[in-house]
Amino acid sequence: MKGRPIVIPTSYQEVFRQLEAAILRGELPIGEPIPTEAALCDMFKVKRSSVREGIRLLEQSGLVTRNAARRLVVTAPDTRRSSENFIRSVTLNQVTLEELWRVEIELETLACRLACQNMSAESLDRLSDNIQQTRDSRDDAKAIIRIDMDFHRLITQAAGNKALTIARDPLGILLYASTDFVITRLAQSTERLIAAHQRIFDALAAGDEQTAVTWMKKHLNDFKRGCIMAGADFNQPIADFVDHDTLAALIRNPPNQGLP
Amino acid sequence: MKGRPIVIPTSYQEVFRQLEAAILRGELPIGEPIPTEAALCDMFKVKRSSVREGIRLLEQSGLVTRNAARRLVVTAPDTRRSSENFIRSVTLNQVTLEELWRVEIELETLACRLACQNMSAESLDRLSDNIQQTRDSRDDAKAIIRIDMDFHRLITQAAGNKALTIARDPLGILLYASTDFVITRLAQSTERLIAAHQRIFDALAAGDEQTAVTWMKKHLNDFKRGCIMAGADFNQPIADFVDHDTLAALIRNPPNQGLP
DNA sequence: GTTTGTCACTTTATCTGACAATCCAACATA
DNA sequence: TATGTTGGATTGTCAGATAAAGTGACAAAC
Repeated sequence: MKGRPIVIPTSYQEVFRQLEAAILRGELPIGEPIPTEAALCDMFKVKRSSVREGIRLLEQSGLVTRNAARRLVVTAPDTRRSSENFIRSVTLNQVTLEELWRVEIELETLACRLACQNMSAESLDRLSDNIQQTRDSRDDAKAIIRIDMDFHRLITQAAGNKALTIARDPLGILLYASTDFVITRLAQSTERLIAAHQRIFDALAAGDEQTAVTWMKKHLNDFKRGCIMAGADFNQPIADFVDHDTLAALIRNPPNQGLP
Repeated sequence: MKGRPIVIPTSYQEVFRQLEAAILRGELPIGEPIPTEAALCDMFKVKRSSVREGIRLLEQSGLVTRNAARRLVVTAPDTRRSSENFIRSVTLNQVTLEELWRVEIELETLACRLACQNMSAESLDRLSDNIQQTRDSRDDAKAIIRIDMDFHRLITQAAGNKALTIARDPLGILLYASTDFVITRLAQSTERLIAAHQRIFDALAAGDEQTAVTWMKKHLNDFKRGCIMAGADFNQPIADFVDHDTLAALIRNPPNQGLP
């Protein structure tokens, strides 16, 4: 015979499970505070410590965030949350820059194609702004990296596919964060970067998928070449490039708002 | 001026932060139990309730799992963890089947191409086994869905890109889980499914990227067509297709082992 | 020699009760 | 109107206690 492992959930896990289910079912609507700890004690007939530990699970899962008043309000987990998770997995599973980069290319080219079809005036404006910012920050290497990261995120958003946004955002954050060390080298190719962005923008504005994709690929290849010329080994695990604190800061304070 | 919001972390959040950092730095090695609650109280000079709430955050983040002895041992978060997260985001952000499917195509075709280059004898064996299983289960619609899901996961694993595995797994789970309702309809096209799998397998074995990709796309288009013929509206949010309990079950009990 | 029962020990899960800190909202004051 | 002030609600942390469950070692039984 074949026995499944016996798992007996604890009280706090049950508290979490029930609250999670209620949120996903829409019973506790987004934006509303969850019941107070005392109320939850009543509902579940457990003591406050169990309720609190259950709530901590909710908190970490990103389904609730803190109010000004400390009350926990129901929230749709934003891409930041996925990013944290993705980053942990990637770090501990020794994913290499090459692997990450390979997937990123795929998602970015998809974003280009979709963006060509769905480009809105507003998205165009934002992209245009972004390129202008890049020009203005020509000499600030640190800023360039951030604005570049933003450029790619804007394209993904312009694609108008929420699944793509959720899936790509963590990659973007991680990829760009890990190029911190290579900033100066990349800075030397700022003009190339601006040129590429401009080409991509023009293609997107014209709805020319093929050109947009081609330039996006060129641009990402440039990025890789820049890293390698700066001495980065693309086959090294990402954890070797980026320190935990940098990542943490990036996650807590992302360049622009993702989903929702 | 521009003021950043002031956030004062609580004790239990600090406990979490420090433990997380220690794990990601490799200071607490994977497989080892974390210190006992009493020891952590000593280390951080806080009371046990704070320690426990901090540990709950760790637990939900997937960095520790339970030992037989209840001790929490350090673990690399597996793809299941990302899946939970992704699924929450997708559910609450009203992502549609169409959106999800579009991204899935992209990642699956990438997987095909990479798998062609990296295909190992072992991966081939597993895929071959899988196709045999499909044949054997011809008449069990429920089983087919699961084995199909497994087929795609095996290809992703064969691609040998860990970033791809981490990124695609949640999509796969969600996509296939939401076709639960459509099982019977899909079952009628089992022969097409088997044929497609066989073609893809042959192409992978021969290292023929183009053919593999072509058939993979056909296969995924078939899948979509099947869903639509069964009455699914691809532009509806995923949450409408799949109930939370089904998803939870799938996550807790995935078809085969992902990363790590 | 292997299996089973038992016991001391460790660790976690939950409870009880309490107090301090913080925030809101309403009111009072200038 | 703008700025203190206050009371009540809620959360954060503490202190201490009991129960349940797992570990490991050793003795007894087969």
